[in-house]
This record gives sequence, structure tokens and C-alpha cells, in this order.
Amino acid sequence: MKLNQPAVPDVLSCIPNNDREDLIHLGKTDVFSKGDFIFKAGEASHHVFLLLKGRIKIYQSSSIGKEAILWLCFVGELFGMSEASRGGKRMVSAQACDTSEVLCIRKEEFFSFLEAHPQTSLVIVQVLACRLRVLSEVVINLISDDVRTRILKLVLQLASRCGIPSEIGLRLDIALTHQEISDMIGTTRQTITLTMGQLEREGLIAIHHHKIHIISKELLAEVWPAVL
Amino acid sequence: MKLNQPAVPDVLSCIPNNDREDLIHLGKTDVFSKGDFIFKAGEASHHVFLLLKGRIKIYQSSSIGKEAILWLCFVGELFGMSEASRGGKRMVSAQACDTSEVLCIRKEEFFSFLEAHPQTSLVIVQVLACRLRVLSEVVINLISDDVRTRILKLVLQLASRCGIPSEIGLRLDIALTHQEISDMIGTTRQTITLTMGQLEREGLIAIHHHKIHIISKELLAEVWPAVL
DNA sequence: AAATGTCTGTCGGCTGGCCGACAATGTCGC
DNA sequence: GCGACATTGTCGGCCAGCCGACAGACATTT
Repeated sequence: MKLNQPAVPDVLSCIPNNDREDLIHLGKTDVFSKGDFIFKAGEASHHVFLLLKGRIKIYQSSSIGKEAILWLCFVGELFGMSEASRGGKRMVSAQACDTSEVLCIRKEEFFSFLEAHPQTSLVIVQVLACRLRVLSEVVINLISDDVRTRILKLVLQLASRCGIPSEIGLRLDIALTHQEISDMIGTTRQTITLTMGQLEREGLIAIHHHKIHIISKELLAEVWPAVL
Repeated sequence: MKLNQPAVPDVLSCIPNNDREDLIHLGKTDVFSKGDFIFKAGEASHHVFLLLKGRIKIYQSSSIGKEAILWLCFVGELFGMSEASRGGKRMVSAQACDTSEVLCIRKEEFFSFLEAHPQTSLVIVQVLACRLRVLSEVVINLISDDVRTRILKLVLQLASRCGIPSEIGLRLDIALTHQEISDMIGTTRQTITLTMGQLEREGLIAIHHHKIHIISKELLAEVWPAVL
């Protein structure tokens, strides 16, 4: 199964302390409730966003109505930057998965901030590089793995970003619908229902209160090598 | 068909003039012949590379032996950066498609150069952002289009990067094998042979001397809207 | 010109996963 | 508690594209 989990730098905690203060004062905070859009594909891109609280999904819709979730954004991460850096229209949409607090920064201010803070610039380079690696991994998985494997890899990947120990193993601390999972690995809702059912029956994972638990020793060993 | 072709900033021509000089003096030039590896997956990543002449393909191999070509690198573009920024092993391989001249820069020197040249840093951010958009597009295409559409989109995409006018339409100025094409869109060599044959018979494209020519008015209109 | 390797063309069988359809089971607002 | 809506579970039919196999076409080397 061998997972190359690239460290995902969370911007806020990676930049120099005084830069952080300055950056936060650059924007104003907005609150979005579950389901609200921070921006939609097609809109002009004037801002860059920093997630202070909650969870955001970044996704792109295809011409035939399919949606691909390209990135789940956790606290401390920056988003909406790759389009803002070019200007022009948004290609992707950003939607709140939970009630979320977002710092909105005008792109002109953000980029002149970067120009004035070279160390933070380097952090941004690393963040983008990291996303690039993750997305490359998604491409490889799409072309070479079947759905079962893709689900397992997704679960492991998520575990390393938001897994918390529980009585029966490791719980992924986010509630996902089958539809969302399928949009993350490029398959259909029905296939997810089917395959996750199999994985559950095989004793690899369990679902409680809409959250995925990793319960097989083998899977746990991949995310948690230190403990076992 | 609607193609979102993001401008691909070629680093060399986008950075300030004096930065360019300095950057070039930072590294030493190496020559690779067709088929040579600039680096391979699994190696330690000590350098960042700038392509001065030729063409490089960046690809990743999966556990079951499939290869995904993630990026074709043209003159002026930087590569090997996203892994160098993290340190650790290469996840992808870089192989010369033609005889190529490459400027090799030690990563420490490169990143301290960036820190000292904030404007160039911003260009790098844009380059990465651009790759990210292209790769997102790849993901979307993989999950929602059939092979025929994926081939057409690839052809249009390549046309905008290396198309040159010819008597019968637009010629893509690179020789690609069917195997390479299939690695770029995530399918098999046989399917490419089959589908490209259909496209040729339909009069959309033509192959001469191993190079793809776009000959249908409709396709040309997508890459060349100004001319028609 | 023989030998060797790489690339293209073609075929048939097989199957993973898509699609539509429908029922059952939450879940939320009022 | 009761609709209204979102989510999950399940099934059968169907087909795009995978896989293996092999033959011919080129190109390169010796």
C-alpha cells in the first residue's frame, strides 16, 4: 500500500511569528455557515483566503456535472491563491463543510506582503509544492488503482491529517457523505456504498456516527507506525 | 470542448533581467542526450533545474508499473523544485526527450537566492500555481471524459504550448509515441492507436513524420481564434 | 543485409465500474 | 410529530476500455 504522505505545511504555523501578526491584520474575518460558498467557479478572483476555523472543500465541476474535490482545507491553510496569482476567473469553487471562519485578504495586498516578507514567500512556495505532490499522487492513483485501493489510500491520507485515537483504533475527525468520498477519488456514489460496505465486512474499517474508524492492525501500522 | 488554458509562465522570460543573469551564474550547465535521466524517483533531491535547451518529461511510476507523465518541460521552465523544497527523496523521474541542456542549481543556493530576490520568488509562486491548475484540469478530465475527448484536449493543450503553423493547419512541434500519449492521459497504448486512427479518419487530425497536425477548422478555432 | 529493438496496427475476450431505478433510513425545520 | 429532503443500501443491464497476443513496419547498429 505504501503511502507517500507529504507533510502539509499549514501556513499559519510555519511563518515567522511577527509575519503572522502582520498577515492577520492584512485581512478581515468572515464567517460562513455549512454549505455557504466562499467563492464559486466563474467569479473574478480578488482575494486570497486563510482558514481560521472550520473546514472548506475546494472542488471543480466538469461539463457533464461531475464534481472533483481537489482539496480539503483545514485550519491554518491558505486557499484561493493559485487563481488569484494569475488574476482572471476562478476555476474552482470553495464551500464550507462546517461553520467556518475565514480571513479574506485582497490579493494585491497579499502579494505585496509576500514581496516584503521573503521568508513567508518561501513558505508559500513550499505549500504549493506540497499540493502539487498530493495532486500528482491523486493522478497516479486514478490511473493505476481500482476503487477499493483508492478508498483505502484516501482513508490513510485523511488519517494522517485529521485522525485522532479512539477506543477501537483511529477515528477520522470529519463527517463525509458517500457522495463526497466519491468526488474525492473519482467514482460514483453507488460504488462507494458498495465498496465501503465490503471494507467494513472485512474488518478494515468501521463507521460510527458518520465517521470512518480505522480498525485493522495492518492499516493502522501505515499511519501510526510509532505506536505499534 | 472549452479549454481553460492557463498561461504557463516560463521562468526565464518572466523574471527581472538582472535576476536572470544572477540566477544563471548560480548553477552549472549539463548536457543530457535523449533517454538520459536528469534524476530518478527514489534519489535524494539536492538540485533544482532550469531547462536551457531541449525537452524533458517529468513522470511518476505506480506500483503496478504504469507511468503517468505529469508534465512536459519546455525551454525556460524550472523543474525538480517541488521536491527539493521539501528535501527528501524524489517521487518523480525526469528524462530527456531530446538532447537537452540543463542548468543545475544546488537547492540551498536556489532558495537563498529566492529569499534575496522577492520579485523572482513571486514568479515562482505563479509558476507553481499554474502547474497546480493544469494538474487539476488533468484530474477533472480523467474522471469525467472518455479517451477520445481526453486525446483531443491534450492535443489542444499541446498546440497552445508548441504548435507552429503549417500548410495544412497547425503542427505540434514534438514527436510523441503512442505510449507517451497514453501515459499523459491515463490509458493504454492500444486504445491510443485505435482512437487516434479514428480521429485521423474523421479528418480532425493528421500524422506526418510522427508529429500531430491539427487540420479540422473546428479544432483550429479553439487554439487559434484570432486567425479564423 | 542481417540482426535487433522500438513502434504501430488489429483483434477478441473479459470485467470493473457506470447508470438508472427504487426502497429504506436517517435528519432537520417547523 | 410530521412532512421534506438528504443520505444510504441494493440490484441488473450494459459497455468502454483493459489485457494479452501477434504481425508488420521502421529505424539503428554491426
